[in-house]
Amino acid sequence: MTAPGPAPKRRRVTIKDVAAAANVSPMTVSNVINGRHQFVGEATRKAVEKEIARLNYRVQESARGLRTSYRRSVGIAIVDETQTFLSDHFNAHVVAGLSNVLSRHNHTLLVQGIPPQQFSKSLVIQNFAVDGFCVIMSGPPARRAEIVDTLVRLDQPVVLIQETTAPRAPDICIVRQDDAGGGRVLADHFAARRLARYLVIKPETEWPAIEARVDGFCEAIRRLVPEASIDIVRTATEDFDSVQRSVAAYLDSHALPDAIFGANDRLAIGAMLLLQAKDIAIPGRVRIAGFNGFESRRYARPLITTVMSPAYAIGERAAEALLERFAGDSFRETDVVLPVHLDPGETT
Amino acid sequence: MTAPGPAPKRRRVTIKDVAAAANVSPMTVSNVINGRHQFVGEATRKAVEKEIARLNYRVQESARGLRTSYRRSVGIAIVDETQTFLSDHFNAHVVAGLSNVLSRHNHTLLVQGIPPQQFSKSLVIQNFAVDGFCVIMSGPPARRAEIVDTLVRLDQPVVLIQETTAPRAPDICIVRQDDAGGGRVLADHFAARRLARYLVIKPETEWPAIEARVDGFCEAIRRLVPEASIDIVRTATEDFDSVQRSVAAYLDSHALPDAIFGANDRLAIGAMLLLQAKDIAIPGRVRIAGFNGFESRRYARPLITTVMSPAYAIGERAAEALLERFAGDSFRETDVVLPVHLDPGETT
DNA sequence: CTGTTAGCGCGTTCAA
DNA sequence: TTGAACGCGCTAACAG
Repeated sequence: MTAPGPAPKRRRVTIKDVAAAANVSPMTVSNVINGRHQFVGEATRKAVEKEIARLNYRVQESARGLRTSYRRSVGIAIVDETQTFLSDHFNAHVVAGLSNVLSRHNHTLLVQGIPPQQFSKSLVIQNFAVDGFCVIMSGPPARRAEIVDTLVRLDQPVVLIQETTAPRAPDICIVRQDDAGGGRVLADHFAARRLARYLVIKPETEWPAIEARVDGFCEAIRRLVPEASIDIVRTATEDFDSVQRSVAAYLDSHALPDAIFGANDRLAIGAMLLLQAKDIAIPGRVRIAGFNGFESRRYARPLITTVMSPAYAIGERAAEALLERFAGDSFRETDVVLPVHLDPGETT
Repeated sequence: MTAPGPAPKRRRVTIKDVAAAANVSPMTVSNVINGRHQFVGEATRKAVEKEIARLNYRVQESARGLRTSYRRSVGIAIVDETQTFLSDHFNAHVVAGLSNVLSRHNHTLLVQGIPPQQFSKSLVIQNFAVDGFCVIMSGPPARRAEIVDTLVRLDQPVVLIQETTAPRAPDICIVRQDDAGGGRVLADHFAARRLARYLVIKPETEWPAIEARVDGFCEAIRRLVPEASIDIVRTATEDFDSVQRSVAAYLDSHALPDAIFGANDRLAIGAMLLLQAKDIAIPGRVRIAGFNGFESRRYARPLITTVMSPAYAIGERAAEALLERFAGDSFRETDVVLPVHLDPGETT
């Protein structure tokens, strides 16, 4: 019979326990764990590994982190108004890319979604728990500048996703896609069809990446089709209701355009569904193209022409940049631009 | 001119530095940080807080974690064949719900996607860095059982998402949605329309949640429409090509069913797009319903009837369960089932 | 190749 | 209400 009373508080297995069990010093166990095989004999190594497995030993990251002042971890802060900050496929792909590369290099990823106003008070920022940050910002330029200020004050490596204006700050790296180039590719695609009247749909709130693709598009159209007209419609939010209200209002006072460029697929598809509901043939009467090319695009018919975003690769590159930075003492590149490519659908 | 040589390695500011600057002991700073206001005078508290802000002090989580043996963090392991483990909206919503509740309680979330074979060798599992786990499993029952074994051996609190078979293990809690009930609600919906010939589409690989909704559906149909026939088609993967091949093969040798139930929206929409391409009117000739109700469903027309998944709430509940578990010494509930509800669309 | 010593930054315990 | 001493588990630096 065991004595009554509260269950004994199990102590976790430590490096010392393993050392005792294997009849070696803790240091040797540490050497085995960290793959310093040069310092450990084959036989002792086997013995230690056996004890590690038998005792179910796991490295205590806090102790290791305290000692080495390196936590092998990255935090990703996703600045987003909405609580479902990962429903955006762009964010989801970036996180997946980051996470996978980090895992492969035995680093962990801390994920936190943060409303813009609370950025500086958020946990990942306030406490010291990671070795570097990856940040997906949003909101108007002033808000984004505040965020960058907060980040600079942390004095840790930071990768900014999809920023265009390079902040003049040390230890910051930008990883983004070639949005302007994507806009130009689409302009080429439309211009080859000799279309003259264009409508661009973009969100009210100013996103640097979206500005870039719209600017790239407009400049190229003006260059390629000098006689073209380009109207721009802004939508309050990106949901279908909002898009459709804005486009419907536009159509009330303007003739049907020849082509519509939605600054992302959701905007483009929102417009397409509206036109289809009005029995306007696509691409017969109006051509439509979007931007991003994530999976949900395939749900709408006809398949929309789009520019494919390398979001997953952006996450991978961000992770690689941070890992390199940790290994050295500065980012090797500070502005990484990934190519995009046109994926023609059935709407142009 | 500064002397040449490597930049001096900046030491991070510690609790001691703050204490010195504020002319108090480190203990007092610690009391301020941890909100033990009973032990600190109003004036000293202000002074300390001022120095914390001025010096940009941040708590070193590894030191605190080492001392308290509590890291204030949860790991989510998403077992998935694909590298883009967050493109599934279900996963994305669960992660967001988890993350937000944890943040609100000053806890962090480590995210890792893991291919089924590598589960036990993954970083979050191998190393000791979190206080508990949330796991979204996948794969056949045998593989899932292995994963549960691995988890049990960790001797840490675990929340399993969307499992149906309660593992007889301590310190495990299941959080899931009422899939069987969702299947029944859809059956009611169809049965009220006096439909007799049903086709169910489900993936080849056995997912407990999907089995539950299909079983719930079939049982209810058999009860409500005794003369009904139910055929089942399995698809190798969930992408449109695969779904459409399977359904097309079925239609080659069978008459058109009255109604189709896709075990999730993607399967249902894949089938719908195939029928539409064959000029079969929906819902005129065939009624269709899916399951989940995430955003991309809105891209397909007509809007599909579906059962809404409370995925975000599942993440929230998982976080709450873990936080409660950390505060006490066992899970309060070990099988949490969240309700689902029908969202009628235009396809039934 | 293996062992010893010391200390990373914090919070607990106890004394003042 | 504040301060001093100690140790959490690990690894860098060095000695053997």
